[in-house]
Amino acid sequence: MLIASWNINGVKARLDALTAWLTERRPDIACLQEIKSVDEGFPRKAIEDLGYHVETHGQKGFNGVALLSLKAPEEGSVLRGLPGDESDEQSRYIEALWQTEAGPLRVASIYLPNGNPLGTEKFDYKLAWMARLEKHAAGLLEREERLILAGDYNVIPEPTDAAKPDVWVNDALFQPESRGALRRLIHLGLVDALREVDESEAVYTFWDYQAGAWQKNNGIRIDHLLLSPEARIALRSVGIDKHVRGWEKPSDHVPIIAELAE
DNA sequence: ATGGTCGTTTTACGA
Repeated sequence: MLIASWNINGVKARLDALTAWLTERRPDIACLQEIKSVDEGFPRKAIEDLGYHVETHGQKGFNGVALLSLKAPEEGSVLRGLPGDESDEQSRYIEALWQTEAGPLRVASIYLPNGNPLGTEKFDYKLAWMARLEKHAAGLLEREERLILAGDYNVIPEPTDAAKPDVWVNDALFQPESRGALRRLIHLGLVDALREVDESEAVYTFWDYQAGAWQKNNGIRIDHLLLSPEARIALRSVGIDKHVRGWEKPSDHVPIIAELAE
């Protein structure tokens, strides 16, 4: 089965690309980020017409995440919002559990805070959010299920994950604190699936709209699929749908996708 | 050599 994640940068602006991609790929579960829509504004019918179940956690204008799936998640299993701070009003996390022939599979769609500019409350919020994610992930891992934490982490893990690492040194995406927090999360026992791709070729997931970044392949790898050991054992292949970045009206991110044994 | 983008809460801001 195919589990995918894609920061679509606005579901209304990206509806044609989203339906084209869903039709082409038919992922069993698709995690979306930056839907930039309230739940009522999500183009639910166009997605349901393709055979997908839709679960959203939106907000007005910014952020917003969703889970699309060919089969409905288990009743009552959908979790909206990252636990750990009742005062956090930003919609950046949705999680659900599916029962499959191979047993339970839990998937989360994550839109981690950008954190720029440095030295502001935005960077503090990013690090606090990452600490909450680590705590929540530790609890999930205790379940010993197949678990995929998928999404836009807004963290460049290593210098090799950027075409021009030097231009990111003063950016929240590449700070030692951000990278350290991601490492701590992974060290709970998760595998960065895209890292397992042949390292002879750099894999990026985001190319800025500005300065011809796409044409120059000036990209960064910030979208990640983090797998529990149980999910890692089932992993058959992983990759990116790079061609989608070359479509009309593209998102600045491309879909990332993992194939699991059934 | 230089300037160059999107999406939305649209003439401001977040990314």
